[in-house]
Amino acid sequence: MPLRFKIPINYDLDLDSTLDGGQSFNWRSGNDGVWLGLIENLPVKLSIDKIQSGSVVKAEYKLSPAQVDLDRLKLYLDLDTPYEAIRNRLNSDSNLKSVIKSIPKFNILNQDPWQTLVSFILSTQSNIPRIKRNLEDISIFGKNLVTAFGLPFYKFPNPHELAAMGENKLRALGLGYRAKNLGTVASLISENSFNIKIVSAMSYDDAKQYLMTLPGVGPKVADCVLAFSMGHTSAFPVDRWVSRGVKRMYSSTLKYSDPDISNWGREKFGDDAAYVQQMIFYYERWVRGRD
DNA sequence: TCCCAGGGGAGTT
DNA sequence: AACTCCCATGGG
Repeated sequence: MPLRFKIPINYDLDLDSTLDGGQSFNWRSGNDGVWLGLIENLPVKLSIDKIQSGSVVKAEYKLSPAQVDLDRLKLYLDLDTPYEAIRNRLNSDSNLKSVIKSIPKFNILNQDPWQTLVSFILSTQSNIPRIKRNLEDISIFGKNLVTAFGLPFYKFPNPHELAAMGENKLRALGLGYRAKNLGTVASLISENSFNIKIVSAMSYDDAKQYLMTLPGVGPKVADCVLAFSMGHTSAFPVDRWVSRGVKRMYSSTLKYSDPDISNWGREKFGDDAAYVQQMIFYYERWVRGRD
């Protein structure tokens, strides 16, 4: 018995760029703007209807009502944040105004911290198709299969399960040098040497410092985890695309290091920093493309 | 073949 | 603090 929800919101929301725009790597698109994935390990089918006053988010589960956490779905998609007000605010910046005009209207996700940490540990010196494949291979190797909508879904391994795979198996899956960091991080968390459950409640500075004690987690990976799974919208993750975009739009002559640009973004945009960062990333990566 | 990919970390100056 | 180099690997 399918369980269907319709959630109206008073702004436009584009699912393609939200679920497949570099924040998340585990959604697959079906036909007609339909997306299939797991939220809290529950298979769900998502789509959007445009209406006069904004959008209607449609979600379908193959579950009993007791199993579904509608609030978690709304938090995952960040539906209660006033995105129209954010965009209006940022339009006062002439650089951002032209960016906003040419990119889809996406939200910033609140994903599972553990899965997001793994995703961005795997992202270093990699590319989005490969990150997706690595995560899928890890999930398939975990062998925790559920079937919904006539399709297989592999639940993401928990820290204990991932630690049990071991560095050698992870390396055999094609993770490269990242296998060592990931294996170590999984072990640290599964044996309670690192408590990822408390990070969400920490301040930005404390959480970032704590995350960066993990191998394979530097300032950029930590900022992505903070922004895309812990609601720290004051984070400003800087990769080569964001670095390139900021330099091009705001200071073509001066040269800044990545940490300099991250601090600049945090000071300039405050609690809008993560939104701005993702806008610049999306624009630079997919609209403007390579030089 | 060379270059790049949502970087991090160790070593050197 | 800033600057190299290397870490594996697949794809263009």
